[in-house]
Amino acid sequence: MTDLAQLIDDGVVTDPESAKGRLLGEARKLFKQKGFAKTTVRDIASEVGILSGSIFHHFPNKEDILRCVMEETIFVSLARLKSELHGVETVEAQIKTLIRCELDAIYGRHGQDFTILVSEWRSLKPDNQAKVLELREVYERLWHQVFNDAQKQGLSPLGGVLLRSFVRGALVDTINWYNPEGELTLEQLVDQVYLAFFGR
Amino acid sequence: MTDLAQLIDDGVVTDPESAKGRLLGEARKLFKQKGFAKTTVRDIASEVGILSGSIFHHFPNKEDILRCVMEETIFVSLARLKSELHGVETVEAQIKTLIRCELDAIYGRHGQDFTILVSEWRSLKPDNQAKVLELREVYERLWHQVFNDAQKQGLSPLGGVLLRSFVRGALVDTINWYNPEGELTLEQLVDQVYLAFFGR
DNA sequence: AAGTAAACCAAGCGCTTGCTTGGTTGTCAA
DNA sequence: TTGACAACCAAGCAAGCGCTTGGTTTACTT
Repeated sequence: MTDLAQLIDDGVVTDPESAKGRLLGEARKLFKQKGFAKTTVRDIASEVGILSGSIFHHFPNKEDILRCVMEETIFVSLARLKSELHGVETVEAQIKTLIRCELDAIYGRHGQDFTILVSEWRSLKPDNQAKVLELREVYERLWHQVFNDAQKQGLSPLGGVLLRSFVRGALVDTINWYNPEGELTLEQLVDQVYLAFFGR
Repeated sequence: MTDLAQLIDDGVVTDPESAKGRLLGEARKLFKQKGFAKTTVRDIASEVGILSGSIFHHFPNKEDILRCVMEETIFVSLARLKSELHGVETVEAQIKTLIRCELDAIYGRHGQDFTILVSEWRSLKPDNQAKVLELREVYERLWHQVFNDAQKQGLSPLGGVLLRSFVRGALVDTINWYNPEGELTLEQLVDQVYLAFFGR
């Protein structure tokens, strides 16, 4: 059983075959394309093939759809990251795994779409931000641990928290210039990011 | 005469004392606070002390306000950067100047507010994006030149364009975690960014 | 066959939005 | 004094928004 299937089974992630799951999927797609504010509940509904009012049978309000999308993104990313990290020994390989997984998430290779977490953060009210943040910090701590090890080994002069902040910014911003179908492959991009921060 | 005053005199930047200039100033403030989509023309108007309809005596539509805000941001940032860069000899000092100026711009120390350029990019339609992009590329080229010099001197293994992309991401993203009133001063942040990418 | 509950429809309410229109005021040059 | 023009007001239109309501369909259980 895959990690994703396990998450669905645990009820942590909504089954994408179900009505609610299909709504989340289309919502995520539209939020990425047009942004949260410019995506209407009518857009989402028509993409799934129901009327706009019917959405509120599944969600209490529009913002809650975004919250669910974000939380599932983190759940899936976290599960995948832990799985990919399993058995990786050297810090260098661990770092590259972290970078690769986050880029995969940013470019939606496994249906997560990390970008929304950053670009639509302000669309959430404080109470929803707090809920999502709690999850995010679990994810961030994984990075901090590996990067702290990297500092101990002299791979970077910076501490884990600060370095993670810089790397996250660099990775998230690739969405504004990097083209996955272009000359630079994603694996080459991983290497370049590693070089930029740890290379010599 | 200061650089800014010169720009106003040249008609490139709108006089902030004028009606149009006050509108741009308040618009910039609100766009930063709440985002473009959630800022209404009524918000902007009431902040200046006029009625919402009167805005359209100065601007053809709402999106054009954003375009003007962005273009002025680049004009001011570019002028300041050139001025600060004047007479700086070593590449290391040039890099730190670039970083410092951009952070200043991000945190609105001179009324520019760089963040809007990134966070509200998608709020512009393609034709307006193209206009702003033309200006931005002048600004970016300054970075590329300095970073290419840095590579030649062995300060980084990466080329100027790619390295600039990573640094921009890292800097812009600071808005999501860095607090200018906190323990880490802005000048210390400059040093840490330098260390992260060029340190050893 | 009857009962139940989830999923959805049909219609529209109440509100906000960007923007328009036609008229009024203030300023300054001729 | 008059004319011209920029700056603004007062009122509101048309469209779109999130969301509600009451009723219908569908699937499944007993």
